[in-house]
Amino acid sequence: MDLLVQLHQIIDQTPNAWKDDLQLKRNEYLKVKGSTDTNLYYVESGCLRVFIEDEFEEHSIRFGYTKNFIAALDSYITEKPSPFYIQAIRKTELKVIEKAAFMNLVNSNIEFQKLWLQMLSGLVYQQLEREVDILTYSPAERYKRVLERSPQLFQEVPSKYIASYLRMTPETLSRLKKTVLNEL
Amino acid sequence: MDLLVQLHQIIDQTPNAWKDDLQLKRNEYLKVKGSTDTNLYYVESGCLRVFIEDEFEEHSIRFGYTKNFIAALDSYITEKPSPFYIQAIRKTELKVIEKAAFMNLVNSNIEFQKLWLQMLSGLVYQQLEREVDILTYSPAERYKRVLERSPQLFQEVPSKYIASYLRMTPETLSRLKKTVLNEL
DNA sequence: AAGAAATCTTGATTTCAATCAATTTTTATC
DNA sequence: GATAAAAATTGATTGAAATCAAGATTTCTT
Repeated sequence: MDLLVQLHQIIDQTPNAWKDDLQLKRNEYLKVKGSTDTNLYYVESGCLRVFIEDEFEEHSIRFGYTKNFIAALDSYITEKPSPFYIQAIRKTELKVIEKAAFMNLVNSNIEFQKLWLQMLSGLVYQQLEREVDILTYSPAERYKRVLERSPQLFQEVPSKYIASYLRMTPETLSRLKKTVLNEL
Repeated sequence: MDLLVQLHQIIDQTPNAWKDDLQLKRNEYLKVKGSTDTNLYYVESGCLRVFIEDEFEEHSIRFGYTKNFIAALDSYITEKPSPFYIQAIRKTELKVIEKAAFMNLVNSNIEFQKLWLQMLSGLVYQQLEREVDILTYSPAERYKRVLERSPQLFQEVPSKYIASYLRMTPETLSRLKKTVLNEL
């Protein structure tokens, strides 16, 4: 069975593990820069984005899709303030579990611990893939790869955020869409 | 005490945990693309680089310094062939532990397990930092950041590999060195 | 449903880093 | 230590994506 489904089930079966339910409106912030957030969020419905801003613009780092977990990973790991924002892309429902509660589960439940180790390894692997993508491929290739691997992205997320995730301007992405279409 | 030191000590104290000692000459390969390698390596002395190649060039992903662990992380995690190379930058001595032996330790020693979880979290955090670096900063800023955070890099690693790690050509890095010097 | 606002697309121009090319410096090898 | 080979630097030119600018389309809001 799917890793995420199993993690979610075990938390569900543990009384008081979920701390909270949250409803976010479109564009509402779950976290802003400078705050410490050691919660882990489960996206019941909707979609979120994690981003960081510099002097000039925003850089989308990761998206939180329905039925997935999302967190401000740096803050979750270090338990310190972090520069990330988390924002709802549209109306979103979340369940919240605190790091402490999550870690209690990890330490008390061998099965859960294995799942958590798998999830962490998976994260490292994903990050490595993303690093290679950003380093190795041209904008056109990055676009094609994400189109293949995460077609849902284009359903759920506005182009401007996708462009930022792919490290290019919306104009460049727009042009790529056209040229890649013509190649088919 | 330092995480890596602790991990190393526990392995050292476990009979037959280390599978092997290896000596690599300058430019010798520890792993080439297409191979599966689920070993974890401890760098006794010397320095290694992990890289991936595309049609045109090589892209340095990570360096293995003295007294650190290094692995072909994707292959280690998936236990499948991976596109990465690992190469000695200069004469290097390694100790080898197999994934199975390492995981036995993780599963039999609570203390070790905690350290491993910490190390995995640390990896996720590092990868995230690197992602932000690559996405957010200009070549000049990327150079300055790595100069601040890993000055040892410039002692241990030839410029051409650093350039590739920083996602720029050796020419660009060379020019940056001069301009950044002039700013001081 | 109408109007406003945001987003996306398309075109023209600019810019920064890559490429190409030559020289100097460093490192390796005999 | 001399010679060869590799790496680093420096300069000139090119090119791909960013920026600037305008219009078209989509989507929010009332």
